[in-house]
Formats: sequence, structure tokens, C-alpha cells
Amino acid sequence: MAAQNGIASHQSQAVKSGILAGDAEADLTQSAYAHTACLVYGLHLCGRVGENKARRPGLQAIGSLLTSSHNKIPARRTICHHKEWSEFIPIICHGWAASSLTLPDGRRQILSFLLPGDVVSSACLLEPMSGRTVEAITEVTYRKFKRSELKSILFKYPDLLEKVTTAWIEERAQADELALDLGRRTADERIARLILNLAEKLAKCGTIIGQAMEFPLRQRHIADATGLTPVHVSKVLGEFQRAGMIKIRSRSLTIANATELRRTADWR
Amino acid sequence: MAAQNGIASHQSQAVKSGILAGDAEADLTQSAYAHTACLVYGLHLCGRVGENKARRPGLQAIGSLLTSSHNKIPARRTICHHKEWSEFIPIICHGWAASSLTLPDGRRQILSFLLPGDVVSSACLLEPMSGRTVEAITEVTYRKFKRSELKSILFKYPDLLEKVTTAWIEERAQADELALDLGRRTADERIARLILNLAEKLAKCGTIIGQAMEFPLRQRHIADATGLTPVHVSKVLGEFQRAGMIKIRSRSLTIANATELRRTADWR
DNA sequence: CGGATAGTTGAGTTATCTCAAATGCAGTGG
DNA sequence: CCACTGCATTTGAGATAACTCAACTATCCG
Repeated sequence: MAAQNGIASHQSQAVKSGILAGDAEADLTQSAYAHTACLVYGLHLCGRVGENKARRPGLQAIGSLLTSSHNKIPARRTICHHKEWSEFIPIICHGWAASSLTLPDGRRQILSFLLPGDVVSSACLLEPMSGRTVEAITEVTYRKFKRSELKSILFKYPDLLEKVTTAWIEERAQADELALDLGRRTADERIARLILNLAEKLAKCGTIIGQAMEFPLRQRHIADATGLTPVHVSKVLGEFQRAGMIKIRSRSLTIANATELRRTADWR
Repeated sequence: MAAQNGIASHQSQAVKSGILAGDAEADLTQSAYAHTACLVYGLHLCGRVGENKARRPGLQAIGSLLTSSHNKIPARRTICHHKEWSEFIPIICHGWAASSLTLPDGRRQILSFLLPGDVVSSACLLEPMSGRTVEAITEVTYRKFKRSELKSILFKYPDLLEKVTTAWIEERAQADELALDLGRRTADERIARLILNLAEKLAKCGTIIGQAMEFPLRQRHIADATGLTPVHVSKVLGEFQRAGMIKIRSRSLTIANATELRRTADWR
């Protein structure tokens, strides 16, 4: 349990002041730039960095517009406990995390996996979120933004707000799909769909190397995401591999037979 | 299949023009007034009708601000097919409806029950919703608002928008709870929770008469909402009644032993 | 009265769970 | 480097919650 939260560093106040004045491209330090992609992806602000609109600061500047602390946390530690949903919004920069609900007796449901660029939930941009817990799966770097600032920025630039609502809709649609999966689909379907969903998400982030994709999930995560038991997950994954649909080794997953996997996922 | 959609009538254009100018209380016809509660509840705009704010028209006028058609539809008919999520937003005035997702092979998951005042999903106020189907459970009266108009109103009065986002958060929280229920709770828990949730919702609407509450759901609805089978729902409800927790007769439900019901629901 | 939809009940099946033991694997401290 | 501890995974054997099928009854409505 070597808890070295030591690498956490704080962005300068200088950046902050420039921002609220809305004076844009200024203060675009190298470090601020590096993490801009997070916020951009998270809000679906644009397809590529560099594409600007007239009425507000350049997109790559938004990241620098806000006060934020920059933290690194080891795997398996909780980033945001379900109690402390106060004024900060965490956004993942590197690594995988999971956002979940937990019952007092320990049963747990993972609502979504957070990849680099994901904000926990667009919903929490404007209002604090209820009892959700966010925990790191791999080592995770993330930033914490101050809700009040983010909020004022959003309301200042209506087209940003528009983007947020779009992201909202999409998230909501995913939440609904999740309910459908959990309520009405078989274990095989759920697991196959989870894999395909993650593959798609990773493809967007461009984190797929050849056919293989980074796959740091423990079977316990898959179980908690699909409403199943780790034991059963193990069996199903075993079958999938024996059937030649996927290959898993050393924290990476390859989809060997996409057609067959899609078929068993009842995909689209 | 006697499709008498005949009672549908359309509100006047006169109302519309007054509105967009933002000139408030004008045009507050009796009929517009009658259905204002719908919109008010749906957006959680206020606790009581009559409480105004300075920067926008009185709350009870909002309902009259917009073009809307006013429809009546018999039980069991679909209000909004999953294909036609175009420019209109339905809001329930009287009766119960269900919003659901359906798979090609017929499996169905009900995402929420819509009671008077509910909008299908706050999310759909700003952007069209994906493949959700809304269907009437009882006979239903509802209004259709034009999204573009509603949207411009919302953006014109920021505090209204604020209310919408609040409703959003709440909805999202409920969607998350649903996932938790479906993924991690037993049949008994799910059904008990559904009953308690509905009771709470009805209590807010003030539709509970003594201990008994209106309960028009078929067991098939309960099944589709809880991810179970109608047969199994029947068995569980039977047990609940034999255990003296609830009484069901002639489309109304009484919670006879709330304590026990809450216990089996693993409530709060 | 007849026909449709809804609910009940029993018998047998199946998907998924629980328990448990065996194996592997990674990090820790000596 | 080794032994050790703690987690992850695999596998098997049974247990069980929920499902399917099917027949029967009740209710509703024209």
C-alpha cells in the first residue's frame, strides 16, 4: 500500500486569472497544452485540436482556462468517494477508471468505464453527482476542475454548452442501453457487447495497436459491469477464446473473429 | 383496432405569437391554464403554481407560451414510435405511460413510467432522443411541444435552463439506480422497489387516496420494468400479498405493511 | 355469449450462482 | 534469490433463482 500521491502538482494561479477575463490564447503553457485533449474529448468539443470558432477562445485554450490540480494515483485506489462530490470535477488524462454504485452489502454495479478524456459524467459538470464512486483500474492521471469556474465558462460560450448537451444525450442513451443489457440480455451477449463497446471507444481514442487492444480490466470489473459473477465471467471468456472469437494475454485483448463476436453480441 | 385519434384538438396560433415576444401573462386562456401543471411538474419549475420570478414570465404562463397540440389516446396505443423522434416533445397530462427500448426479437425494457406532468426525458428537450418508444398504459392525454420553441424559451430564461439541468441530474441518478437494480438485485427486491418508487412518485403528485393508490400496471409492465418474466412477477406478487405486505384489487394497490415491504426492498 | 387479454399455478428446465479447491502471478521483505 | 502473501483465474460439483411451457381460470368488452 505504498501511497505515493506525491507527484500531484498544482497549476498556476496566473493561468486562472487570464481565463476568467476570457482573453484566450494567452497563458498557453506547454503543460496546459499537453492535457487539453482530455477536456476536448470529454466535452466532444471538436474533432481535432486546432479547429476554432469565432465567438470564444480557441479550443486548445479551454483547458488552460481553468484552475485545475493535476494528480497521479495508483491502480485500485479510489479517485472520488461517493461522499465527496463537492465542488470538483475529475477528468481522466491517462489510464482507465470505473464509475460505479455500491450497496451497503457490497454488491456493486459499474456504470461506465472511463478512458482518457472522459469526464465522470457530463451531468456532473453543472451539479454535484449523487453517490457514485470513481476508482482507478490502472494507474491514473487526472485533473480536478472547479465546477463553479467550468460552469461560468460554459454559460459564457453558448456553443460550448450546446456541445455539453449533445454529450449528455449520448450518455443518457448509453445509460438506457445499459439498462436494456442488464435487464434483457443473456450473459454471453452482455460480455460480448462490453468487449465490442470498449473496442469502439478505444478505436476513437486511437489506442488500438494493430488488432490488439489494451485491456487492463480484471474479470471482477467485467462482472460488476455486466451484473454477473467473476466465476461466470471466467467461464464465458473461456468459451469465447476456445471458440476463437477473442484472444486474451498479458492485459491485452485481440478480437480474432469480429463477425462471430458481433453475432453472439446481437450487435446493431 | 378502433383508432379514434379524433379528440385531438390544436391550440391557437394567437397564443404562440404572444409568447415568443416574451410578453407574459397575456393570452392565459382557461384551457392553457388547465394544463400548465404538466409542464411545471415536468421541468420542476416550481413547487406551486403562482410563484413568480422577476426575469421571465410567470410560471403559469409558460404553458401558454408555446405552440402545442393536445391529444387523447386510448390505452395500449403507442404515443411515440421509436422512429419518429422528430421535432416534437410529448408531455403527459393525464394517465400513465411507459418509455421503453425494444429489441428486434421482442425483448423489451421499460426505462420509466410516465405519470402526469412527466416529460419523456428531460434530455429530449434539447435534442431528439434515440430509439425510445412511449406507449400509453391507461388512456392518456398529452401535449406535443415544438422542440425549437421550447429550446429558444429555455435559452432565453437562464433560470429555467437551470431547472432543466437539475431535472436532468435527477433523471440520470434514476437511470443509474435502475442499472444497479437490474444488475445486482434479486427479483423480490426489484419488484418491491418498483412499488415503493411508484408510491413515492404518486405521493408527490397527490394521487394517493388514503392508503390505496391507483395502479393500472399489467404484470407484463412490471415484468418489463424489472427485467423479469410475467409469470415470475405473478408469483412474487402472490407471495407479497400472502405475506400481507400489499393488497391488489381492481387496479389499485395498497401498501399494507410498509415496514416489511421496505425491508424486502432493501430500501434506502 | 364469444373472444381477447390478463393472471394463476404446477412441473420441469436452464442459466447463473455458490462454494471450494488448485493454479498462477506479482510484489514484498528477508 | 527465495519464500511468502495476496490477488486473479480456472475448473468442477452442486444449488437455486428465474425461465419455459402449458393448462386452467378470471376478467373485460362488445
